[in-house]
Amino acid sequence: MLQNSEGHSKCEQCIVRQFNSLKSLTKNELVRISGCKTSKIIKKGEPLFQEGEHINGIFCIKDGLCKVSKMSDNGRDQIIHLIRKGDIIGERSLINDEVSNLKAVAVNDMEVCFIPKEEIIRDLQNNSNFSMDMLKKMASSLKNADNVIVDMAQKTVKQRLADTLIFLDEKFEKTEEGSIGISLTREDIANIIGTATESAIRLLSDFKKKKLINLKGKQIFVLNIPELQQISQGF
Amino acid sequence: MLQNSEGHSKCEQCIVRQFNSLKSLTKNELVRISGCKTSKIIKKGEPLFQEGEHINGIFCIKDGLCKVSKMSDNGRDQIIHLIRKGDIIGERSLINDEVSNLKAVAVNDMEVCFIPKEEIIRDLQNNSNFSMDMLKKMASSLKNADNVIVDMAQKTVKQRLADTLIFLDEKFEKTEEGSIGISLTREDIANIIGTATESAIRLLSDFKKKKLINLKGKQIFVLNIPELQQISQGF
DNA sequence: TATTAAATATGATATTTATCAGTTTTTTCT
DNA sequence: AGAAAAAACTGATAAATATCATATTTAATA
Repeated sequence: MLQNSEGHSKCEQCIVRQFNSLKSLTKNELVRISGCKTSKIIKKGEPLFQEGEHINGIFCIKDGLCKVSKMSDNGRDQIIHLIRKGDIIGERSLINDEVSNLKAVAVNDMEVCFIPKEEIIRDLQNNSNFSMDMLKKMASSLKNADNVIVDMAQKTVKQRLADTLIFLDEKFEKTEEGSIGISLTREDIANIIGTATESAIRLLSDFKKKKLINLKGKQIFVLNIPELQQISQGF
Repeated sequence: MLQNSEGHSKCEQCIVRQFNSLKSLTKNELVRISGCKTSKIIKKGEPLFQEGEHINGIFCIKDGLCKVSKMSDNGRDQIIHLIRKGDIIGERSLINDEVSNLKAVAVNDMEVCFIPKEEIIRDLQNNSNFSMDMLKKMASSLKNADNVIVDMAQKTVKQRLADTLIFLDEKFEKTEEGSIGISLTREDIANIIGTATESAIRLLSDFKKKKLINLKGKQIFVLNIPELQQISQGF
């Protein structure tokens, strides 16, 4: 192989772009961005960026998954987002010209493209389709954040675990065996729902006993979504 | 008095505009918007809009305060924002072209201006300063939402009450006597921190005993911010 | 102002969740 | 493969929080 086909692939031809705001860029803008982007491989467990870091651009996820978290005052990591192929991350710090308030760590091996800040800012200012698209994405994220806040504030840990299982089962392509397609530790799950690891483990066992899920090592099989939805709503 | 001076006042001269994204509009845009805006008085306790309602525009708060909340599955109202003079609300539903996911109720008598959707969309598309400003506002709201999620997920009710008292004391102009300048019921406070009303009342009494605050009827006097900050951080 | 309703307050108790301690299982690395 | 480390699990207990019941105070209003 004479060249790294990943590193030199073109944004104009990248299928991933269809899933995010970059789809609103013109051909010319894409060619320009393609010329200054860089590609990166992030190994499982490695950070894409850290809390407090100057990101200075956005990442477009070409492949893989990452967990985005924030450290709380009491020293526990709260996972706020799970990001996957097609998603963009870093646009907020870019727009506000601030260091990142979040940390992103690869859940499995990732391939990402990095686009420098200036290029994105330029297009946000000149291409109103692009900026409107970004606005829509943010408005939608804010709506979602409202829902998360309400759930965190009002639901029990059991309800939140049910929510999380439904969410993971829906959002991530399942494995061949039919289990949830994102391999998280029990600690990760606890850090998504905001509880102690032991509590998450106990409730998972509980759900297994009730045949709502099945557990085979790290694999989680969601068996009864309707019942999980009932639990989520407090029944 | 020959005309309602409130109803016919001009956006170009409105001081409130300085505090929000409308400051990025040009003179011409402001004159146009001024011509199609409408003014409204909302009495204490009345809704500005309801969950599920088509807002079809944005509200610019000229005076007064309102609480913005969302009903949770278990039937309790979670207050997500407190909005005051100079703030804008409704832009998210407008951008996403969706019904509101939130309810807004006046905490005291309010005076608001309503600007129809089409006018704002037009300016977002044509004035990149305006859209960048809106993007910045949303990016900042998202950052704030992250913090709220982490706090809700990880902090105890006591910590969240301390946070809320500090926040209310800082954000709202104090009364003449020096108490917190927004008059909320104990239930409202409970609905901000996400707990039962009784728990909020008990913790407030507790804080009073420890001389961190003083309570005189509905008035709350914050006495010891440093200690409240300690509590907020888990000490 | 008398009456009623709403808000605040407090006690008793049940439930939920965290913490600590320890065991077993799985994964990683040499 | 075998040792070491990490993750998963379980039990006992403490702490936090919700719920229910009821009393008291404050606000609303006829």
